[in-house]
Amino acid sequence: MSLKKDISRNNMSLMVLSVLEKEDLYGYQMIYYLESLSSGVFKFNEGTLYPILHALEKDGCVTSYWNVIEDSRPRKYYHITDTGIKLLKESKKEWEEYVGAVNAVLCGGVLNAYT
Amino acid sequence: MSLKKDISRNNMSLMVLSVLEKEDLYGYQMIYYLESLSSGVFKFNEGTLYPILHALEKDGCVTSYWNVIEDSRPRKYYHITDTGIKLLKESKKEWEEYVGAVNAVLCGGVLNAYT
DNA sequence: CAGCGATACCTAGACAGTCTAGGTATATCG
DNA sequence: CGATATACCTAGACTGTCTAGGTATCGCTG
Repeated sequence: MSLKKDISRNNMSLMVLSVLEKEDLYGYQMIYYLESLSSGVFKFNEGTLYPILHALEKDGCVTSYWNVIEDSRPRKYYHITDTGIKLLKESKKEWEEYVGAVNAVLCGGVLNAYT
Repeated sequence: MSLKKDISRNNMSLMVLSVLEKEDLYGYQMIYYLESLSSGVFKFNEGTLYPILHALEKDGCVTSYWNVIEDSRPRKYYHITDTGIKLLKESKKEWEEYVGAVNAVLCGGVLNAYT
């Protein structure tokens, strides 16, 4: 394949950043939101999400903080950084370019002679 | 992630079947077409394409035949089967569903309260 | 108040699709 | 004749996601 950076294989990060752009969320909540926003098409599981959050944090795209409310389980909230917002914008653009390209192939105009 | 069958990670097959729907092609030609149709966004390489073609053949989605023209290199053409056309249709539908879901997340409406 | 299910976090290892980097062989052009 | 482009192929690496496990707390029910 080889887009500059294959967006089709990096979609979870994109979607995670996208929901975090609106508000700080904790892991379990993101899973719920992503499933809800996609009308149940996506069914993310924790084993996928947490490593991604940790990677995003390591890359400086998000920061995290524990929100401890008494009489409640502590929750680890994630907050998107400027770096993360920048990455999100770039990724969105790449996603659109990618979708456009796939659709161009699928709808496929006339094939120019090759040989 | 987990769509029924994660289309985002199976796009090459989809696109290969798509170009084959129009006419029989040989491997090298597909690479050219896919790059051309996508306006250069995709840059498939042979190492990816050939295994996919072999897999599609094994699954009965395409058949192949050598086209030997004198004074020319023999070329292995691929022809899409009814099974392949059926798979293509299903995959296209899944692709559309997938794109719709990602876009829904990216454009993201209001998040319903969770907690 | 003991037990259990839901919530909430985490990780190691498996799996699958793609890429890298190699290989072979023939046609064409300088 | 040698170099380059065409045309096919494969083994092994890489990477993103999934599976399947783990821990701990909260709230409900018997």
